[in-house]
Amino acid sequence: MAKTSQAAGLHPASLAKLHDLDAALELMYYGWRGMTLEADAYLAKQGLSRPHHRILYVVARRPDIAIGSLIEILGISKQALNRPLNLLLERKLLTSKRSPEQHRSKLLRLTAAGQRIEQRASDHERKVLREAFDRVGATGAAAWMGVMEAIADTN
Amino acid sequence: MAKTSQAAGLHPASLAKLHDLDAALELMYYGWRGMTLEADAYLAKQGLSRPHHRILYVVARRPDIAIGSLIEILGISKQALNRPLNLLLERKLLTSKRSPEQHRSKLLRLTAAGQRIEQRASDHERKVLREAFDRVGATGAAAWMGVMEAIADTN
DNA sequence: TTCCTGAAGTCAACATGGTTGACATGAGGA
DNA sequence: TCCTCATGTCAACCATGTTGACTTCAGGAA
Repeated sequence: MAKTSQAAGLHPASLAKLHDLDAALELMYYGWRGMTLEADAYLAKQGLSRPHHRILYVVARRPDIAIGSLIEILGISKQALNRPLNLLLERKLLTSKRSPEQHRSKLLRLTAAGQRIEQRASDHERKVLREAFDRVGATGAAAWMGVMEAIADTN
Repeated sequence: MAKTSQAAGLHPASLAKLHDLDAALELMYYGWRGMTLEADAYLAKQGLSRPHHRILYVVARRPDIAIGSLIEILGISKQALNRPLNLLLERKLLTSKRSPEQHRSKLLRLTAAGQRIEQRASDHERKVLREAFDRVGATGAAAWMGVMEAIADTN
């Protein structure tokens, strides 16, 4: 966590704009950073990082999710999932149990501790969004959502 | 580049929303992905990736930048810069020369080939933004910028 | 002039997070 | 019984970042 470099990186006012959309491009970049910075710092204090949070986030919103579905949603390979997932299980932030009937798949759930960490990390991100939305009002927020949906929809 | 996983990852309609801002959180995530997906695919075809593009992007907008300034803007250590930078120099996408008077620092510039790649990669990203802005009109685009500025400004 | 300092740059070792490939295990259906 | 398929694991590899320890060299101080 190079604290010093962040401030420098966040306002590269010195970059010439070669295209009219360069400002938007950079806003996307620094917006992403702005949203995740505090959350990442919090996670690092817990010895976790972004991929762990992604797992916790999804499992929180899909209790009893199977590993296969988790892989699909996260968009990574099962081998890549393996290490962070095992860490979360070891730390007892997640539990895995096999359901009586569907014995083939493990079902994942957050423990209380896992819920707490997921919530706090996500809260850092939501706080940033909330403050930004507060600054621009409801219509601005709605417009933002519209643009982001269009961007996310590209593929 | 796991092409298959992208589609699955992009529309996790199945995730329950635990908080009112969860939708915005996910939009930021998938928006970032949406913007960078094609650009990253293009870069990968060139044997490059995001950090290389970042370097090319900055140098394009700051010809004759010194390495120290580049480090500062990118927010990474000089050692982390070293490998991708050298690759770009080897590939002759960048040139470095020492100025006659300020002999202490190397000045970086894009070659024609470097300019071409920077432009094409950035064009992929700008295309996504442009299409999204077109969908929502000028006021929507302005609102989006406002929100993103507020988010980027957090730190 | 010589010497020292400090910025710039490089090299080595390491951590992390991702990839593929190969394979083991074990439940459940044909 | 046997095959299939989800799960789990191991190994090798790659890319990107980190820190620490150097080298190099311009330019000021002694």
